[in-house]
Amino acid sequence: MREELSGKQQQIFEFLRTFLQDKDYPPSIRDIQEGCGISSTSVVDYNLRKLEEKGYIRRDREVSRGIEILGARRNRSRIVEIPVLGTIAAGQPIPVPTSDRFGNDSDETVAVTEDMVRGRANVFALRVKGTSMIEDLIDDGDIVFLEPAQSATNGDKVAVWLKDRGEVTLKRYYHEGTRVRLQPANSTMEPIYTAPENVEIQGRFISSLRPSG
Amino acid sequence: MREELSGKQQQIFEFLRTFLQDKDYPPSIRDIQEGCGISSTSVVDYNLRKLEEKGYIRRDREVSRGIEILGARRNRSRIVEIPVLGTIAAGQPIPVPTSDRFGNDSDETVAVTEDMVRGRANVFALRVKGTSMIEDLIDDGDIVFLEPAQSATNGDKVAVWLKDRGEVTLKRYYHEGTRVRLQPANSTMEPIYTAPENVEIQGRFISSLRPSG
DNA sequence: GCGCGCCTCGAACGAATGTTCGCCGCAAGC
DNA sequence: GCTTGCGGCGAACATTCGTTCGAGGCGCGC
Repeated sequence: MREELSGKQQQIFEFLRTFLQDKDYPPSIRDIQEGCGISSTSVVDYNLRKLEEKGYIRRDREVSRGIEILGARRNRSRIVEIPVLGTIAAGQPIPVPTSDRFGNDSDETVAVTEDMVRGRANVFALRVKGTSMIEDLIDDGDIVFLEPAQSATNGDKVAVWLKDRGEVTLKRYYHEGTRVRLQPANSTMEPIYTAPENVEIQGRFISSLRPSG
Repeated sequence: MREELSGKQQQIFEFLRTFLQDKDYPPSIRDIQEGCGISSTSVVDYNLRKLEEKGYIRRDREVSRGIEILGARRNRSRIVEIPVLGTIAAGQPIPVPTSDRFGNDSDETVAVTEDMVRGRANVFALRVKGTSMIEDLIDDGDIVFLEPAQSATNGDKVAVWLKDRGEVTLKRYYHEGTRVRLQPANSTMEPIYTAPENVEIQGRFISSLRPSG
């Protein structure tokens, strides 16, 4: 349990939060002073120290505006931006994640909490077209998160590139003897059987997200 | 289309982004200088001006560290924090959204892009227990977003409070003559029939999210 | 009353930070 | 060869910002 805050401390903390929300940088002490109608910077400093003692914020000395809000919200769930590289299961090849190229603003991103992609690196996202994975709770229009992978174990949901068809699709993967079965999670659809040489795994399914319509 | 960036400008812009990601405040000009291995602050300033001209960032003069990244990522999808108020369909009553009480760190939040809850106000979230809505692609452990509502039209997915049982559950709602049918989206489960007076609608389903395991 | 802790005040100081200015190198165009 | 424009350099300079310090108010226990 965290210690109680005095009225002024609560006010300052609240101001901090809304300021951070609006602008994209923290307020200076004098910003806080004005914003909270306090008559001296030292009062702000004093209460900021209190807030730091009590574990509500972290201050970076020798850095102006070096205030971070600790609190549940920011620690428990950091935000990561995942590039949405295209659409899957509609027949087009997907471009590979172009490492770090930026300034290319044609690519969209979605922001999600870190726990959607916990621990993984280079996660990317694709928009799903079609209902072939409906029984795995992946619907048309959903966004799926994938991590780059070259291999899969049986039952994994993977994005695979079918060389002969020149297309990418999201399916469950089963290696069965000399062939590979790509199993849709939709009882009205038939699996695809093909040779292992014909499939190239692009990524492994992590999680999905359904934007509200 | 945005103007091209020189190598140095791209480097600075990239540095800006990663810095913002790590810390919660923007870098100073001297931070950028060091981080990019530039030998003079004026070079940084020069290129920052270029970046601003070209529409990549916005600078707040008379404010140190007053740099905001414009760009697709931040504009297209703002981030909102949704309080997770509890669990649904496990029998407990849910607490109502306690407006703005803060400093109460027992409540968890999830951060999602604005488009998960587009336009709605006072959205809250609940963790789903059970698979009664599996055919609507809502699984055990999912988080559902709801907006406060007192009424529903037939077929809506709503969180309802059953007065006689003293519990809250997530179901599809059908008003049928003198009774209400609460229909699970799971063919192995039976609907609940009850009197309209016995149900109190708590919220209307907006969207769901499945945290990665 | 007196001391003590908690908080506030106002002013100053010094560090951190943003901005300006003169100078230089280089490549393109004349 | 000369000019012009783009980038870069380093050193001031000006401002913003964080911190400190002495002083004082207020409530509480003695």
